[in-house]
Order: sequence, then C-alpha cells, then structure tokens
Amino acid sequence: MTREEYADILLPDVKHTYEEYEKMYPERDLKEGAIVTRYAPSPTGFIHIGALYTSFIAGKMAKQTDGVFFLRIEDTDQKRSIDDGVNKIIDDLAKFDIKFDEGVTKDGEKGKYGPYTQSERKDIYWAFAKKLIIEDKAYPCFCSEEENMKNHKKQESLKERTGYYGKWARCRNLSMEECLEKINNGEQYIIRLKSNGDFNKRFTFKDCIKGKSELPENDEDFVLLKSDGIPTYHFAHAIDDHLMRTTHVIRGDEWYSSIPKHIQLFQMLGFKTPKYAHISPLLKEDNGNRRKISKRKDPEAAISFYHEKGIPNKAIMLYLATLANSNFEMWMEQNKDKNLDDFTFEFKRMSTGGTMFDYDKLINISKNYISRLKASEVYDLALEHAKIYDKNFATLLETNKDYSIKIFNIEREQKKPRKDIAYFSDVKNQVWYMYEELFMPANYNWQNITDKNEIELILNTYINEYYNINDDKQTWFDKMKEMAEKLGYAGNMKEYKENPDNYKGNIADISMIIRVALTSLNMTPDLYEIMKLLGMENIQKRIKKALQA
RNA sequence: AGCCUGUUGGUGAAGUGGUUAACACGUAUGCCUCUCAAGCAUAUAUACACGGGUUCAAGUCCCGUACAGGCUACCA
Repeated sequence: MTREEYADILLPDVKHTYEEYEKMYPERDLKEGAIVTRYAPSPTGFIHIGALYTSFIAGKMAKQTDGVFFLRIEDTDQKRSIDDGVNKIIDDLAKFDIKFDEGVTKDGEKGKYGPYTQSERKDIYWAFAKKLIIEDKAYPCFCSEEENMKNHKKQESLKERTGYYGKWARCRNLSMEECLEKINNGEQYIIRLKSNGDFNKRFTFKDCIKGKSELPENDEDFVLLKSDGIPTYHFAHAIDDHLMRTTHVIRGDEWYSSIPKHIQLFQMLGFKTPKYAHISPLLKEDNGNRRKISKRKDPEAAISFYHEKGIPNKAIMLYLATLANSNFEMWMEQNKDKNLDDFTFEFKRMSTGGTMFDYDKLINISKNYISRLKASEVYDLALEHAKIYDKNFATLLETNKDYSIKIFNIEREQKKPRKDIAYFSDVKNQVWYMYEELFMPANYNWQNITDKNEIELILNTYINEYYNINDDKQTWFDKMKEMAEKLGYAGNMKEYKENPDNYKGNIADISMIIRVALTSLNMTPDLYEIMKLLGMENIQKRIKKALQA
C-alpha cells in the first residue's frame, strides 16, 4: 500500500489536493511593507478589553501600511460558541471604529481568501493533513485521554517534562499495518505531528515587539486534527494564515510560548513563516501584585463596564493608543487638531512586559476628551447614555433640548474649557439643579455667614436692587462688588486678605449665599452663566424658597 | 517542575554605552476680579530589584540571585 492510499483511508473524501488549494489563493498584490493581518476571535459574544486592545493594534497596523485587515472566526471549539456571537463581535468592534476590509461580515463573507470561518474549512485542513501523512510528518494516534493523563502523572513523578514526545509518544512508531488494523477495529484516532525537533537545540526567533530570543525547538507530537476531524488552533493557524497570505500574526502574548510549535509547523508544511507580533497582556494591580486582567474576576475586563460608566468609546481608544505607544500621548498634546489615524504606531515601541491598565489615567483621558467636545455633542452622548441607564433623566434632556445644550455649553467651546465631566453616568450629578423638576432647596448651613437676618438682607438687596438679567458679565460682577461694599463686605479679595478685620466678610461669602440659594450647592460653574440660563422667573422663585427656609 | 518574559520616583512610562535620568498621572502650595472644574507657576519624591563581571565609562552589554507575570490540553 502506498502512503497516498494510506492517507486516503485516514482522511477520506477530501475534495481537493493541497496543491489545488495553494493555487486558489494567490499571493496578494500589495505595495511593499503593507501588513496583512487579522483578528481571529472565538464567537463567545464577549469582547474583553484585551481583545479590543489587540484588534485595535492589528487594525491600525494594517490601515497605516495600506494593508488588509480581515476577520476570521475560530469556531473550532463548538462548546464555547454562542448563537449570535459573530454579529455581537462585529457590532461591538464597530462602535470602536474597528472595521474590517475582508472576512466575515454581518451578511456573508467578503474577500477572495475564504471561507473565513474555520468550521467551513475542514476540507482544506484535511488536504494539508494528508500531505503531512504522505510525507510521514504526521501520524494517527490511538491513545485515549485517560492514557495520556496517566502518562502525564508518570512524567510528573519522574520529574520529566510532560507531554507527548520522544519515547512517550507511544503511537509514533506504529507501522501502517498496525494502524490500519486498529482502524478496522473501529478505534478512534487523532492526527499528530511527527515532530522532528530537538528540545535541547535552540533557535533564534525575532518577534516584532519582543525582539530576539532563543527558544528551544519543539519536540512534542502535538495534535493537528482532533477525533472529530476538526483542527486544533495550531494547525488551523498555520494553514489559514498561510493561505490567507497573512504577513503579520498579531495576537496576544499567551501564544508566545507556542512559537516553537508554530515555526516548526510552517517549516514542515513548506510554508514561509509570517512575522509575529505578540502583544503583552493588560495587567491590573491586585493586592500589590500585577496580574493579567481576568474576565472572571474583573468587571473592568468587559467592555460593557465602560459603557455603563459612560466613558466615551473614543476616549477608550485614545487610552488604548497611549498604552500601545506611549509617545502617542505627547504627540496628541502637540497635535490637538489631528486624530488617531494620523499617528503612526510602531511595534518596537510597544511594551514587552505587561501593560498596566490604569483606570485613573483612563478617567483623565476621558475628562480631557469630553472637555474638547461641542455642547451639542456632549448632549448627544449624555442622552444616549441616559436612554439606557436613566430613562427619567433622558426624558428631561429630550424635552429641554436647547436648554440642556446651553447648560453643557457653560464654560465650554473655548480655549480652556471646563473639565468636570469625566464620564456620562456623572452628568446628572453635575447639572440636576438646573432643572426645575429635579431642583431641591438645600439645608441652609452657610459656611461663613450664619445669621438668618443677614442672609435675608443679602438676598433681598441683591434681587431687588442689583440683579438685572440683561447685564453683561462685567457689569454683573461690578454690581456684586458694589453691593458687597455697601453691606460692609470686601469687594476685592486682595484687600480682604490684607485686612480681614476691616470687613464683615468678602465678596466670596456674598456670592456663596446667592449660589446656594439658587443651586443648593456650594460648588458650581460660573454663577453668572447659571443665572442667565435659569431666567428671572426661576431666580425669583428659588430666592423666595430660600428666604422661607 | 519545565520553558519564556519582565523588574526605572506613590503610579504609568521615556531612555538601544557618554552632561544634572524625559514626560504624564497623582499629591502639596501659590496665582488667576466669586465657589468648583480647569489653566499657569513652584514643589514633591532615598526611582534604574539585588550581587558580581566586561568597559575609560553601564539604567543600557554579560552571568548569577530574588520577585513578579505568561505558557506548558483532542481550549482558543
């Protein structure tokens, strides 16, 4: 029996040969330096912050080199897949402006290198598995999981490396005849690589991010095809990224230790190896230690966490960009009118160890980002957030659209804008008092002035003799000063500080009385603006209420 | 247990053999016609894990130690 016939028995009904598949997917015609890469998730429907980070970098690298970024679905583990997982991934990434040139889309596939879903590529994997079997580079293995476990324990007790390799690879040297007999007896089998590596030999590997290192050769006869005929990640990776003509494999750091396996596989298959870029994991501080952000333990691992908090997606991207290349932050500072697309990322500037995910820093970036938005944009985002998380507030925003935009415009749209909104779940806390429906008079525990008669005097004098809603800001302030002086308070803070004993108090105390009466808060944005927006009627109403208390 | 990677002020992070080790976040104080947010100014930190070596010169190169992280599946 020839090896070809033998391979046919092991892997029957393969429609095309590997040569035919090679011809089906020609080299891409792209300009020099163009990066072809992919994002290849399992359709679990859950986007981890780390996955967002990785896909962001991959997409960016492809885009900035005029390359190709495609979406491949790795659904070889059916247990984990969920129904609408693919659409969810596509939708979630689109919110972060991560779009694909090619691959799986919401309505079918796009591109000439498909199918892009691994469960539809079985024939391709088998064609290449046959090639390896024919060349005696792969073999069927009949070991059960129990046997492998026993082996594993035995290796541990002997303090040897665990795994299916060398003398521990029991099926490796079975003859064709022995194998055929087992198959005829109905024994289940998997296909393993017949490794030609030597663990004691080392080779030099250069990662685009981590740089050069010496790695031991792989000597494990790892699994290529599982008993259900579906490939493992390793095998699918080699076949897919070769045929899809991927130039750079950009993926999470957890794959780094599989590099010896992957390099070996590419070589044994006769493929040119792609370049690799392993992205270091996102870490968080946990009891003084750093560890990878875990989707089980850490709520901030889920994208939905930020959505709920109301951190704009753009701000998250900006933060991920500074994590990717820390010089991005400085560049952004110097190029305020430019955006993410104008910045060129470099692999070699990416962190080689872990990357600390600093929530405070993210908040800071978010705060700065929001401060640069126009009032109407803030309104839109605040409304979008409220619609999901605070329906009453959303209604309030919608019924008072123009008014709300004016509120958001206080000290905004200027060179040094106000920076008090860091995330949208906090917006209501910042502006509630501007709405009659939410306004509540405060408990009147003034800070410096406690005498009730004095408070009445100040409020009455101000509203009856001094305030005019049509005054411009300077006049408004001059009048406030004038009144302060008339009532025995310092109108000028410097003078007050020099001789505090000459006065009952100062202009700050006076405006505080008015501020609290109108807003029931002792910290607010510019009072002049607030009063203008509130309008005469509301001002009078609120002062009346304050006087009654 | 094995293999791999990392360790720079309170935190993140520049720095690929050569003054005084960037910058950002944080903190503190002061200034800005009212309180905040900010902005500006100043300050702040015992910062190159430890021990050897190479060199005229080491955060940077080499070796060892400690600590931390990642990976070691018929998961991806």
